[in-house]
Amino acid sequence: MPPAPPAGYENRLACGILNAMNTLLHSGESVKSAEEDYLAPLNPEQLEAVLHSGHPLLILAGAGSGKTRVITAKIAYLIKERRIPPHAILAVTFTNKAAREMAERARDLEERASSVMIRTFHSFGAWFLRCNAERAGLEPNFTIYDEDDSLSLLSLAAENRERSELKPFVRRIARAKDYFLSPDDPDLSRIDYRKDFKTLYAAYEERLRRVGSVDFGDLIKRPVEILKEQPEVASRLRDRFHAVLVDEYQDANVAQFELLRALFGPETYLCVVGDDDQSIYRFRGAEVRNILEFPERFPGTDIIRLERNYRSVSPILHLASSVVCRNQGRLGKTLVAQREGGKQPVLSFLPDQEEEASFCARLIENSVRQSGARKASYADWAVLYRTNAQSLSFETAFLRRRIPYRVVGSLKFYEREEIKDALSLLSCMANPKDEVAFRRIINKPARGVGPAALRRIMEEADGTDGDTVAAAERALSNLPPKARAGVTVFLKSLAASAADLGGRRDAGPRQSDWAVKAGDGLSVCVARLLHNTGLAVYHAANDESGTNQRAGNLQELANAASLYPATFEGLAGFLEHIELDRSFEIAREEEDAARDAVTLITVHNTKGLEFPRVIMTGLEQGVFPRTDKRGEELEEERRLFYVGATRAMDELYLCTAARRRLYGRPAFMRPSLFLYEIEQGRMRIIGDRPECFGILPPEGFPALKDGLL
DNA sequence: TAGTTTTAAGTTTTT
DNA sequence: CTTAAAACTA
Repeated sequence: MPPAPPAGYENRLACGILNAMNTLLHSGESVKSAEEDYLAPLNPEQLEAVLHSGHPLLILAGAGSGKTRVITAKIAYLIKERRIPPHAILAVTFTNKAAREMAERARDLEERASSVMIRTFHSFGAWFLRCNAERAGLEPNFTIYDEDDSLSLLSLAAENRERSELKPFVRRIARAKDYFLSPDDPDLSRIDYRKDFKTLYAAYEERLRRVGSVDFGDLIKRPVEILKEQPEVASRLRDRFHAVLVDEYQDANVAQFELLRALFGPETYLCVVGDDDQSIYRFRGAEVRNILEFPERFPGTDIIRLERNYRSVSPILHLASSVVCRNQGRLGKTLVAQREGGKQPVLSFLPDQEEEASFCARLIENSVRQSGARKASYADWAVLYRTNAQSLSFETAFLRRRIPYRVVGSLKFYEREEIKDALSLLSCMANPKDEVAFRRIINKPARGVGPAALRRIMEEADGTDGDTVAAAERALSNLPPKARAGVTVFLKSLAASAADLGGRRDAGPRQSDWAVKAGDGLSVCVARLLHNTGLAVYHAANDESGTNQRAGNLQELANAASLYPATFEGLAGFLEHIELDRSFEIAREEEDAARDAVTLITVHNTKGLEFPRVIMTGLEQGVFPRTDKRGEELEEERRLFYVGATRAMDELYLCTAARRRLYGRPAFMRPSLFLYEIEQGRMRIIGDRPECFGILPPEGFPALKDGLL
């Protein structure tokens, strides 16, 4: 579901009126209880966290300790009791899903919370950059590059190198930005000491500026740069936000920490919530030290621990804790299960991944067929795996047995060729300097524009400030007839759509019969562009499955645009949302969400979720934990295991296979190190014991001499 | 230049 | 095994 466009003025007006009414209604002592209702369900620590004020606050919230409840209650409290204007509150999350959930739950407690700025770090950065585009040297309608676009851009900047060779560099550039390191920073060697890297990074940056785009890292790094260099901007922002709340703080990287620091002024109330045991994004630059050292970085910090777990029955919590407590670098919490009793977790040894899948299928099927209190619904179940590729065997097994399922996150709607093409087309409109988008789309469908013709256009672009669209127009006379005709059609389509958007760019006359109907917003314009450029027909013809999937996907994309106004700003907003919210799903979602179905999901994606019954699969050395990871990286895998296990409320199952097809070929597997780390007696083992497979625990495992499991 | 065939490569996790 | 890039032919 595409997120709704920003709230309008009338919302704020309505809130103001409600606010006044509330004050009138609740002026007497007798109605006090109604006002404090939202505080009633809180335990003493949670309440303390909600009522806290003054110094910066670090809330160490264990898994299932009611973290979101505390944040949302705090938002309500700040508005109701502390009289902080809703628009002066900023709440930052890491995922769009978390942001949506927080917004929804906060609104349930306090209507005025709908005016609170609740965004992901990246979306906040994008908002800031659009407001301060000139200061950043950007057009307000800049485009946002994903990793793939960045790779294309880097291969333009280093044309003598192959894409595959550049791929690791793109990753490291992103990493450098996570650590707030510029090409000329002496600390850059911490990412990669080779001078190649510095050169490529610098070339990439220059090119990125020229095409008027930003990448994900820039959405954080560049705002921080502006705030550091221009104190008046920083102080204006500090004036605006009186309270800043951060969720999942353990996942913040260095640049995001810097952003927080820039937002933090003497009057700012800062509250971060996190759990060092759930830090699982180190590979993306997350710094556990951010949370470990928070009190030193923000002197006077108060710390509140939430250690009551309301989610899992105690055997599950004990199992999870017994593994994660092996980590060295942790603050150390003792989670106390509030739910006594419950079933013991089950470990199952399976011969291969097919058996693993059918084991899960049987398990689920049996539970659903049960009668009485133990009967489960499909939706109670989640199957967790380490990598998206593992979902396949479950999908086939579930399909065969008619078990309804839903795969979370791997849909990658936006990564489909036809969608990327359409987005490139739109990017060309929003930002004609976007060379990556232009190159992708100029010869699709085939317009007779080959390397030679493209080079001519790009030579022109050097003289037009990088404006590829204008360059194409100027190069027309220099192109061979076929290319000239093709490019002309392309340019006309763009111009016509630009006219739809208010015709800011030199467009032809606006045709009244094509005028955009008010209710349809951008979508008519998008649909027409896809049609006029021939992209829709091209993909309909190229649809291998023959089911018109691609045409349908393009239609869905156009439909999704209807929420946005038919203006250039609307277009930029639409593109931004698609680029930042990868969970963008096809409109069947409502129907889909209501369906009773098993959830197939990566462990990373489960953060913040909970399920009555959870199966963790693929618990083998090399898969989970992944390659032979050591030290910090192994600790992160361990935390990942912890996150997965603590998603379970009532029942937890663990699966490990002896054989697995890896990269096409079958491989013999050994059980995951983590299975050996589980405290003895914390689970029931079914299926063949590992010794039947002649499998030994991972090398150097200390418990070896104490006997297996 | 377009489209097809061959060959190679490479597979975490996500904003 | 799947996907992507490179080479080749029409």
